[in-house]
Formats: sequence, C-alpha cells, structure tokens
Amino acid sequence: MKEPTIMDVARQAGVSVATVSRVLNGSTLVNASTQEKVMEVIRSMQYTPNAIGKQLRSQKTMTIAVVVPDISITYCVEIIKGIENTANPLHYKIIICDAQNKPEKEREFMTLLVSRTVDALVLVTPSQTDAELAAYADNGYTLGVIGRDAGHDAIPCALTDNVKLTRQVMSHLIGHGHTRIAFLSGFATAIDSYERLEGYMKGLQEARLPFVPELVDNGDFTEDGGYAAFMRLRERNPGLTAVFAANDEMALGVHKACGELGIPIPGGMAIVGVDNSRITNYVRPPISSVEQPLQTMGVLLAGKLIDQMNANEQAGRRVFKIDSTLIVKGSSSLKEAEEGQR
Amino acid sequence: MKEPTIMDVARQAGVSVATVSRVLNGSTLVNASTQEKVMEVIRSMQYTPNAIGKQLRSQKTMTIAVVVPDISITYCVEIIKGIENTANPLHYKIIICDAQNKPEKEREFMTLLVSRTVDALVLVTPSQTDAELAAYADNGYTLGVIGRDAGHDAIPCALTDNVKLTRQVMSHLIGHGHTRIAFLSGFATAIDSYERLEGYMKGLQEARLPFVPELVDNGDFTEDGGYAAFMRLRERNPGLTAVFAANDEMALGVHKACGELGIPIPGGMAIVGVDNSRITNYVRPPISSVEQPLQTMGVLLAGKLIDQMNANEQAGRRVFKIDSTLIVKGSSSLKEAEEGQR
DNA sequence: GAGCGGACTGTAATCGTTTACAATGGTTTT
DNA sequence: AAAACCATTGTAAACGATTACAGTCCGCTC
Repeated sequence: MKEPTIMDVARQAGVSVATVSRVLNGSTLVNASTQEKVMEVIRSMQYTPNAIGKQLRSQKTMTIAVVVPDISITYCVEIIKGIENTANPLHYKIIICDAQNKPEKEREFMTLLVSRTVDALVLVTPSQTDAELAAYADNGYTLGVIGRDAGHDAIPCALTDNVKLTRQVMSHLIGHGHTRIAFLSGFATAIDSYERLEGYMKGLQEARLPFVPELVDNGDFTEDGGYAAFMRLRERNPGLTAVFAANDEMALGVHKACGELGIPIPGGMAIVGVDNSRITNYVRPPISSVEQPLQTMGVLLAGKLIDQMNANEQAGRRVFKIDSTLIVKGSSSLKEAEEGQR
Repeated sequence: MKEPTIMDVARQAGVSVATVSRVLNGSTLVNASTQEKVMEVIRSMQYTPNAIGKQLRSQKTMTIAVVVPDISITYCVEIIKGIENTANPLHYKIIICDAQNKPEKEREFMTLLVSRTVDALVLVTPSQTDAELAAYADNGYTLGVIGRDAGHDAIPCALTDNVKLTRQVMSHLIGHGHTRIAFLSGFATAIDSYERLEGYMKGLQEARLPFVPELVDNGDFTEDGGYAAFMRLRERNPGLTAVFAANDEMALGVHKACGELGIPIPGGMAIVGVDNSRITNYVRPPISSVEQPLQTMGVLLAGKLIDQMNANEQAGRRVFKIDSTLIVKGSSSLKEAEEGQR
C-alpha cells in the first residue's frame, strides 16, 4: 500500500525525476517518445502525484476555504455553490468550514490561512471586526468577505444593497396602504440589521410617515425570536398592520404567531421577509420575500479573489454591491393570496 | 509577508530547529528555561507552523473528506454535523465536498485520498459500486460509507434499517384501515429504493394484503417526480387511499398534487414520507415522516474510522444498522390533523 | 579519577515535489 | 573545423517540518 513516488516512476522508466515531472506538468521540453514511455509507466503503476509534496515545493495549495456561520441555512449554501462554480473551472478546490455560529470557531479557521493550508479564505458574514480582518490583509493574506463591506483595499467584498432592498419593501407595503409598519431586526451586531433599519427609516421618511421606536424590535434572526418579538410588538402597537422582518426565519415566526392568534394574512397582517428561502413558498399564504442573487455574489467574489492571487493586481477597492428583487406573494398582497390557491 | 519558519525561530532564539520542534510538540526533553525562551520568540514572531511541511514529514494530514451528493439537502448536512462532532474533538479537520449529484464529481474527489490530501474519506450514499469502493479499500485507503452497506471488511458503514423502517410505516397505515397503499420509490439504482420496496412488500404480506405492481411507481426522489408519479398512480388505481413515499421530497409532491386536485388529507389520501425534514412541518396538514438519527450515524461512523486509522485494528466487518422512528402527523392521522391546527 | 548515566541539545536525513543550472550530443553557422 | 546553438536530459538544491542518532556537559558511584 506504499504509494509509488515520482522516483519510482523515474527508475522504472529509466529517466530522471526531472523528466517525469516535466511530463506531468506538460512541459514542452521533452521528447515525444520519452513522454510516451513515461506516460506508459505512470499508467501502469497507477501513479498519482503526492499533493503535499507538490504544495510544499510550489507554495500553493490551489485551495480556497469558505467559512460560513451555519451550514444548514440555504443562504450559505447558495453562496458556496456560486464560489464553487467559479473556482472549480479554474482548478481551485473549495473547502467548506462550518463555524456553527461560534465566533471562536470562525477565528480558528483563520489559522488555515496562516498555516498555509489554503491560499485564500472567504468569510460569509464574519463575526470578526473590520480591524481584525484588516490585520490579516495587511500581513499579506488573501481573504474576501461576503455580506458586508470590510472596508479594506485588499479585501474584495460582495454584498446586497440593503438600503435599496429595504426601501423596495417599504414602498411595496406603503403602496398597499400600510402606515403602521413594524421592523424586525436581527441581532444588533449584524450589519444587515443596521442597514436594513436605516432603509426602513428612510422609507418612512420618504412617505412622510413618522418613525416610531416602539415599532422596532429584535428577533435574533430565528423563527422563535421572530415569534416572541411579534408578540411584544403587537402588545405595544395594537394598530399594527404590517411587519417587515430582516430575514425569512423571523417572518416565519410572525406567520406562526398570526396563525395561532387567528389573525388573517394578509388582511389582518401583512408580512415580508428576506432571503426568499424555499420554505416561504410552502406555508399558507406564502410569504413575500426579497430574493438576493447569492450565487452571483459567490461567483463575483471568487473571481475577484482568484484574479488578485494570480495577477498580483492590487487594483484598489473592489466591492460588489448587488441589487435584489422583492417577490410579492400572498402574505402581503390580497391579489396574490387569492390567485395562489395551490 | 514572508512567513517565519522554524529556522527563523531557531536562529532568533539561539537554539537548533530540533529544539524548537520539541517545544512545539510538547516534548519533555527540553529544559524549562529554554522552553520559555523559545515560546517567547514564537510569540513575538507570531510564528505558526507551516501545515504543509508538517504533513509532508508526518505523512498525515489529520483531515477527513466528507463527500455528499448534494450540499443543499438537510439529510447530508445533518450527517456532516455528526461527523464534525466526533472528528473535531479528536483534532481532525473535516472538508466537505459537494458532488452536485454528479457521479464523475464524486469520483474526482477520490483523488483527494490517492494524492494524500486527506487521511480518510467518508462517502454519503455513494454512486459508485461496492466493487469500485472495495478496490480503494484493498489498496489501503481508509474510507467509510453512510447510507448503505458496502460489504467490505475494511469499510465501516452506517445505515438505517430500511426494512424495519418500512414495516413500521406499513403497519401504521394498515392499522388506520388502509388497504390500497401505493409505494413511491426513488431512482432504481438507489439501495434505499430497493430495500424500502422490499419492506413494503413484507408489510403487505404480513397483513395478508396482495402485492399489486400497479401500486408502485418511481418519483426520482424529487418533489416534481413525486407529483408526476402520484398522478400516474391515481389514474391506474382509483381506489388509492394512502401513499408511502421513500423520501419527503416526493411526499411533498404528492401533498401538492392532492391540494390541486382537491383531495382532502388525510381523509381522502394519507401520506407518509421519510427524513422528517423541516419543511414537512410547515405544510398543512404536516406530513408524517420517518426520522432517522442522521447525526448519530455520522458520529458512529467517524468514530470507527478514526479508531481504524489510529489503532490499525482491522477488527472485521463494522456495520452500524440504525433504527428510525415514525413521527405521526396530520397527513396520515385524522386525530393528529384535528389537534395540530397551528 | 575513571566510568557511567541522565538531561539536554544539535546535526543531518527524510518526506515528494519542482526547477535552476549544468551537461550532453548533435546540427548549423562562420 | 571551431564556434555557436538547439533540443533534450540529468543533478542537486530548495520548500518546512520531524526525529534518529550523536554529541556535550554535569554529577554521581566505585
């Protein structure tokens, strides 16, 4: 079970290791007949080059690590697929790292970069601060961020335009006559929470509606959190007619709460979420949600990152700010609700 | 941005590389004061050992690759989590490989093993034949399989007891008075399809019900496939009152079809699926489904695999055949349907 | 005081590649 | 015919770690 090495091949073929290496790497400086002979030996021995040896010598692993906060959420999976779609054709391998929502795990994965196990690292909605990330970038490590702008020249970023996104939702709701619209944020540290809140306020302002702090609550991005937050919101604001949740999980919680309280959707309460996850189409009525082109974000970011590694181009800030689309469904539009009777 | 190497540390600390290495690996044969000094230098230089160098020398990567057919399905994600839970505390890293349902991709990932990029490889419901897998095992590569019994002494396997699982479902349905029960299989090559079909037949036999070939159809494990298959089944069998789908996706397809045709669930049609995926709880009525302890399967398999690598124990066949539990919900029980009004 | 053993440290080989440089032999140029 | 060149191949030095083996130094025993 001892693997044959390049030396075994060389001996068997009666040439030097250099020649075998040249054949392996498709160098032109090798005689056609020698090439043939070496290839034959390689085939007969079932030789496969040892990746570690290669990596040590070339100082490259052709591998990119993708660190996601939670492998079970579709948001992350879509991004991973996008990255894979760019990276694989360029012969880069992807390794997926699940931080299990633990900041310390995320930080642990950074050592993959430092120990040179991977050439680059993509962080999806990292918990680390911009300053922490900047420190890595300043030390010459290649990394990219998805979900926010890390604000560093050497760190390409891909993110959705949260303000635009939110204003889109607000104008939809306001257009349907809602004036008392609640906003459900995720945990306070998340940039998405902040930016979407900002967009919420801007949307109100443009429609000359007052901003009422009681209409804002936090649901921690989870279904249960959304459920609880909605209960609180409702208590505080009896006149509430619409909820904008910063993600679908919380929207689901609101949906559930309404079901239990016998509040009709969308007549008694309109609901809009973000992510347009599959499950929003399976509840009755389905939940309106904003679709983000996640795969595209992955594709763009990975492309940029690989360019950066190969071309050594430090072409300044590279931030992809990407627009998303509101998918209106039964939870916020009576018309849709009546049509879509599955 | 040049990484410091162990030699830089040695020079700076005025000792040899051997000593530094000993400090790094916690060897006892090093003077306390030297140790202190070396540690200090390591800290001040921010030295992190180069993983590639280490791997080349030790011929170990402490990494296990997990190859899944599709990263977007929860089935796979749960298994991954189980593996991670065992492997991480034992200092093994996991790399997740998404075969995107393409057999050629899966085969590509096998080279990770051959090129020594990883120490072991876990295949989740592999598309390769037992013989192909056996060839790897015979060449001394460490691999494990989840989802079926690969039938090789050196390949530990974790799988659900499909026959038991199916009979459980059948007795539930038969107990509720159903006599014309359809079986929806996945693609024919999948072992699950075959075994579950077998269980279906045994279940009928035990209840002295006839096996009617027209009551079996194939839905390719997808929602659309299940939808289409149900339409065909219904045409062929007007008296149909229950469907057992070999996974939840197909069950969802049946659920959708019934919704469109106005067939009441469970009164007009009872539905049972397998996997107990989250989404089954969000449709109305929720779909009864069999829950498999997927994380447990991952945990057991990974544990066995690591044992095998460390202890060199070739302790013969190691197959974990695991029981699952039917979760009865509204789609197959009127009682549940009436209670669970969300 | 020679011999021995223990505690610690250093030297150098090794893992499997790639690649700069040198070497070879043959052909063309001058 | 010497020089220059080309195509092809080989030698050996990296890459960054671990570790067998060989010191060195010191204190202890006989």
